[in-house]
Amino acid sequence: MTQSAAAPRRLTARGEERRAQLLELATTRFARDGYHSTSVSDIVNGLGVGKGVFYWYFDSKEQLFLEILKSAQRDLRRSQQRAIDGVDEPVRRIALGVRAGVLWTAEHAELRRLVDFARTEASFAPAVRAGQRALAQDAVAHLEEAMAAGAIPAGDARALAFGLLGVTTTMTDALVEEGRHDPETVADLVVSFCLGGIGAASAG
Amino acid sequence: MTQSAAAPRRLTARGEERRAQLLELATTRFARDGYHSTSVSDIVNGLGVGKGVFYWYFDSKEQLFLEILKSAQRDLRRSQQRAIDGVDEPVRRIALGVRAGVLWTAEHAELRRLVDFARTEASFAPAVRAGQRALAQDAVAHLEEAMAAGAIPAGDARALAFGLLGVTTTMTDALVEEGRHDPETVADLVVSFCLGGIGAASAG
Amino acid sequence: MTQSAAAPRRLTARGEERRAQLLELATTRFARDGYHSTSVSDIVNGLGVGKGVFYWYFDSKEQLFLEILKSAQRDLRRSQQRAIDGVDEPVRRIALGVRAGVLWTAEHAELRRLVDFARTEASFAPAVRAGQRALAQDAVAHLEEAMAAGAIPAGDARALAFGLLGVTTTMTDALVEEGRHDPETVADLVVSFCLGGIGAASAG
Amino acid sequence: MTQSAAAPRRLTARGEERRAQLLELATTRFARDGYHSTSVSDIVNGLGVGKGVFYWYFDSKEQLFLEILKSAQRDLRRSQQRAIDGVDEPVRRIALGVRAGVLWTAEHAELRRLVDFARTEASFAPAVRAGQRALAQDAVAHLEEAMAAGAIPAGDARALAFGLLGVTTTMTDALVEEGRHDPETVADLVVSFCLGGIGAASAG
DNA sequence: AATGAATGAGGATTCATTCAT
DNA sequence: TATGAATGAATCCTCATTCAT
Repeated sequence: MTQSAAAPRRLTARGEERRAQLLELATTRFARDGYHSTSVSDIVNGLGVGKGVFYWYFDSKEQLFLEILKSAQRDLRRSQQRAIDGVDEPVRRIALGVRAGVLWTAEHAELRRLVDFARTEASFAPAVRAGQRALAQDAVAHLEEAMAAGAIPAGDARALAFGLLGVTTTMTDALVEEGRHDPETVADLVVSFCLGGIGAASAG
Repeated sequence: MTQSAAAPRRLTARGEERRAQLLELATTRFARDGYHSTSVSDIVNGLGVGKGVFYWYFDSKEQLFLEILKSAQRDLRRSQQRAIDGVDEPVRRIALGVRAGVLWTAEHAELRRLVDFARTEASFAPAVRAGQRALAQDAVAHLEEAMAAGAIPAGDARALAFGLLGVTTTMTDALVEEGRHDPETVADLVVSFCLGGIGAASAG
Repeated sequence: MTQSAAAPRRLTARGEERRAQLLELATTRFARDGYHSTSVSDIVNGLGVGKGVFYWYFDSKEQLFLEILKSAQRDLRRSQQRAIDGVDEPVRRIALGVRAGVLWTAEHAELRRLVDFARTEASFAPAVRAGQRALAQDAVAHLEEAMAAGAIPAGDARALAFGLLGVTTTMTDALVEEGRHDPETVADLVVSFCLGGIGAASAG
Repeated sequence: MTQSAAAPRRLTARGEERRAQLLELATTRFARDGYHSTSVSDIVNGLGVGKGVFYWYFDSKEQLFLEILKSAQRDLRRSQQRAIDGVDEPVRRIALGVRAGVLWTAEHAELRRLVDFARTEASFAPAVRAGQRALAQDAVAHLEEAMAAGAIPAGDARALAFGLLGVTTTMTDALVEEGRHDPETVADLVVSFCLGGIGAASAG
């Protein structure tokens, strides 16, 4: 009756395009109006297509959201990995990772909004947590390496990792939203805050 | 027909109690299931009362939520102000304020969830931002005083303030949720991270 | 969120009446147009009430159907039990039970239609089978008693019971539908067919 | 645009095969999940072909169902005619016809299910009735011949015919479904029940 | 103050059918 | 012959809110 979740439909070029359009418009709308306030009708109407189109490409509104969510998390993580690729020194990797995080967040404020929302719904929260854990895990690796090398004081790497995540997103959100700082300046601020933080906190 | 918002109904003692029950149950449910997934029916059924009761005490579901939201923000702010009351040194005020923030957040994880959600809905976002600004403003005062006194390097106080907010909430959320640290330990960590952060970042 | 199935709503007199109206109209329409071809809208429109009314009284269209189904089966069974109450001789009980079955079926042709349909949907089939088994079980008791008393030849009582059920419903349906025979005449025919059948078949 | 119903498309060998596949899969699914719960998509997906294929071979889902229905009824009738071919004695023809009916029903439980359903939908009911009448008509001929020959007591042949139909299908359904009897045994039971029935009932 | 009942717009989803390629 | 894409009416159901009692 229902399609098996395991077999994503094979799409033509035109199909891929439609799918991408839907994905993009949905992301925009979800971020602007909220998930619940954006109806499937809003999305298809915004594209000027029939309602069935939505369900040709996605199993449900929920699944679509999950897909956006996961791809956002994946994208952020990738851009951080790209930023630190080939860098040897762990503290520099941390700094570059944080910077990449700030820039990504600044550029994708809408996606940040989505993640915030997702955290508050029972059906999406697990996915958010999984993503956060993955991000934290990356940072933990660098932090532990830095501690082992004596570059920063020993301490609870996992706790620090979550600290990094927090400063990055919240500071970025707040500052960029205010419009008084350009992303690069924000990045500088956040990076030094973070380095100061891990330097001091580990001691605690 | 409808009551003017300015003139809240005068309630008997019993009435106050009912109102408080509704407020409490709604908070719990909103936090557990999400705002949209919690219906007015859920709330009144959970209390075993008729549907009319809800509308006797509140104008609408939205107004109720707003009330919860504002009172949560007010409560956090108050507990921070209480914590620093009478403390002269600005850096200590910052430390105590952050600590109070951590403890409050740890104790009211549900309310944190509500604020996260509120930020993502057009109708609630302004209220959230207002609350955040008020909180940041408090911190800005201490930071500027500390800068003036030379206790910390000069810098963008407002930016730092948002940094403090971010570390506090995110680190607390993540660490308390994990259940590996008790709130006091988390507070120690967060405070030293913050102090390290403002020490280093302002320099930038 | 959803109401617990275990707690049927307490209804006022007016409420009971509404519920009964819905039940009756739904039965009629399901029988006349088929379950799938009758929409919830059809039902509430037929009563001139809003759509929510339906869901105030029933959890779903499916549950409503199930309720009709079970009450129909219960009703038939009761009318058979009433018919044989106090009769000592097992063969007479069989005859009277069959007769009662014919008369009930003749009078409730619509419900018969519903049972036929229910048998063809995965979600309803189990309920139908359960009802049929109960009916058959009643007959089995009389048949075995009759066999023990030597009133009819020994044989597979359960098989015969289903035979009785089959003749009763199908013959009645076909004959009453044709309109050439009144129910009493049909009952005579069916009863003697059945008695002849169990007399002969058991021997096999 | 649409084909005239009278001129079925001329198909290639490959075409015939496709059509047969569709017919078979549809039958299986309709019987297993119900007519309404089986979508055209289900059918074409089950065959791994595109949606257009369905409408190349059939005008509509309804027409397809009707075709299955009629061919089922035709098939049963034929197998009964084959069974009695060349038999002179009318009572033996009846017995053999009933037996053939039992065996066919046992072997095609799915089709039986379809007929049951069809009876409950306004759009299919006439077809079902027509088929039943044809079947009954066959039996009536034998019954009247038997009565004329004095082999069974005179009576309402048409009524008896419907009785035969009823016992056959219902007893078979119930017994075969239970799995306690093989079709041949069931056939013996049903045949003697029927003969007993017509012997006794006609007298009434 | 409180209740059960009612409203009805709105939401997600399904599905028979059509069509361009 | 066949495909993937598209249509859009129709379906079941939810829910904030109102109202008579």
